[in-house]
Amino acid sequence: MFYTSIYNFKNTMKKRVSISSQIKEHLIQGIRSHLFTNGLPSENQIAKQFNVSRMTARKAFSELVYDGWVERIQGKGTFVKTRELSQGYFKIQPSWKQAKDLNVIYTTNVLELKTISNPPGRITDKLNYNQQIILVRRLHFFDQIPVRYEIRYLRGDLCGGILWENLENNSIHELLTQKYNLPLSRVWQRMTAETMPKKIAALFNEAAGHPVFYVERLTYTNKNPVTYVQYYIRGDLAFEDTFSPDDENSPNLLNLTY
Amino acid sequence: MFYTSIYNFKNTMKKRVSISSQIKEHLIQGIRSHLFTNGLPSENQIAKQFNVSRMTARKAFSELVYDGWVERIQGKGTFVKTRELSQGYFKIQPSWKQAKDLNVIYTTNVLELKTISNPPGRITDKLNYNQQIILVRRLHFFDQIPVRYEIRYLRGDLCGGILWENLENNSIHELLTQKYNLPLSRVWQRMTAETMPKKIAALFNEAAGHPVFYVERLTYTNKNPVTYVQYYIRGDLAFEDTFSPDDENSPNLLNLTY
DNA sequence: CAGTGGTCTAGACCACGTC
DNA sequence: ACGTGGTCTAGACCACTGC
Repeated sequence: MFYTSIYNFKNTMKKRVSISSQIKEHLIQGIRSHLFTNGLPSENQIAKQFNVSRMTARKAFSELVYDGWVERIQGKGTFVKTRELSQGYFKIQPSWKQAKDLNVIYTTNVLELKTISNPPGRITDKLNYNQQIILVRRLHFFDQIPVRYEIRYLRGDLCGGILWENLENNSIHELLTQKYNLPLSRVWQRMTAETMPKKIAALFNEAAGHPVFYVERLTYTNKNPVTYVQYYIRGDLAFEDTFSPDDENSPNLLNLTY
Repeated sequence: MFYTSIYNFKNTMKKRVSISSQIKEHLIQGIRSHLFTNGLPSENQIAKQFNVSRMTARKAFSELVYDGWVERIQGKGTFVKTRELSQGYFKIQPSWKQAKDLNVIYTTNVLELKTISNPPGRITDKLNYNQQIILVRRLHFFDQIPVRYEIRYLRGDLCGGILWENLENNSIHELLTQKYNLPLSRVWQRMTAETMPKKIAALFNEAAGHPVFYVERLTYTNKNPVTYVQYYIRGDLAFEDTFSPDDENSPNLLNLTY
């Protein structure tokens, strides 16, 4: 019964469909239809029902877990995930990537690159370190227009070599993760909308009071903070995104909301 | 050799570690050490090397794929994923959820709820529909302070019943997905930083010129637009997030950047 | 205790890419 | 033809839950 109906249906499409993904679709139907409110059938039940081995049924369940539909509880069963927490994601891309997407020419200007002798307390607190701290100030341009101003502090003990790198043509992210062997393990970040103070506005060739995104980010490797960065991003440089299920880099649609 | 060394190491930790996840860790080490630049060993090779069945080795590979480390190409092999596209995500949560996180009291005020006779062209274009369009204007409060102003247009043909719902105590997202059976299938959204025009500022009890986040979002079910919403969010109501590997709702860390 | 999910085995056949 | 990943089988033992 199952095979014929689903199989015929699926065969009208070009792509060959595996049994496990047919089972997955079947289960999603059930979830959508508000069945399974007391839990999904067990893996063994589904295996028998569709006359497949348990590993095949289990694969369907696993994908439901990865896609965020259900959660498994050992010894109890598999249950529909209720969390409608749901949110819309905005991604802050590196400037060069955003430039590529917008098809504009990307350039960077290093305004300052030096070791700080007496770093302010709020920085040493954030980096949990109060000796050699490196300061980098860069201005990023799209088609010669300044769009992002970056103030970055780095822990000199972890990546002091940054002082001798060319930071106009190299990504700091890539240098840290690859050359300095500092895998990124945690991120804290925060964004507010602000109006430009005079000094910042001057860099952007705008009058004070223009809107900007203000982003702070603290990034860790193995629980050690490595770099703290502040971004001022033109308010009219929009964050724009589309999320659809076919889009492989999309966050899970179940996490989004109307 | 592998067993003893890794096993002893892992045994110092409390959690029991499966063979496949040991293999996974081993492969991650290799990736981090810049081996595998010409591709990972094949699943069969790894299975032999660790004296396990191919399914076990394959499970380790699968998790690397899910975690974004590698990609598999049928007939060719498994390769380290180069895309350093990487970005930081900000999530726009529904107001009630954000209030819960901040531990403040959340209330909503419906300022307007009606069918529009002659909707503006930019709205009908977005919703791809020019007849009965429903307008909802709401103001969301945290501890009696207005924090988010929402202007929403909905397609009356798909969810006309919204007109008779209590929108001060119900989530529009939940109504649409559950009661009106409109599963969310696609999202387009865009955010800029703006300064408040006079009318908006009045709602927030601020002077014009204060910074706000301005968000537009168009949401679809099955390629049909369902609702278009504009949000004005106080600029000082920060978007703040922490991402770490242990955090189950986090986006993949490989998608983040220094 | 029975039933659940978590892991693993030792095979098998298929689709795809390379030579 | 050969090696790769993609799928699947028919078992097995384990850890956990609930009765």
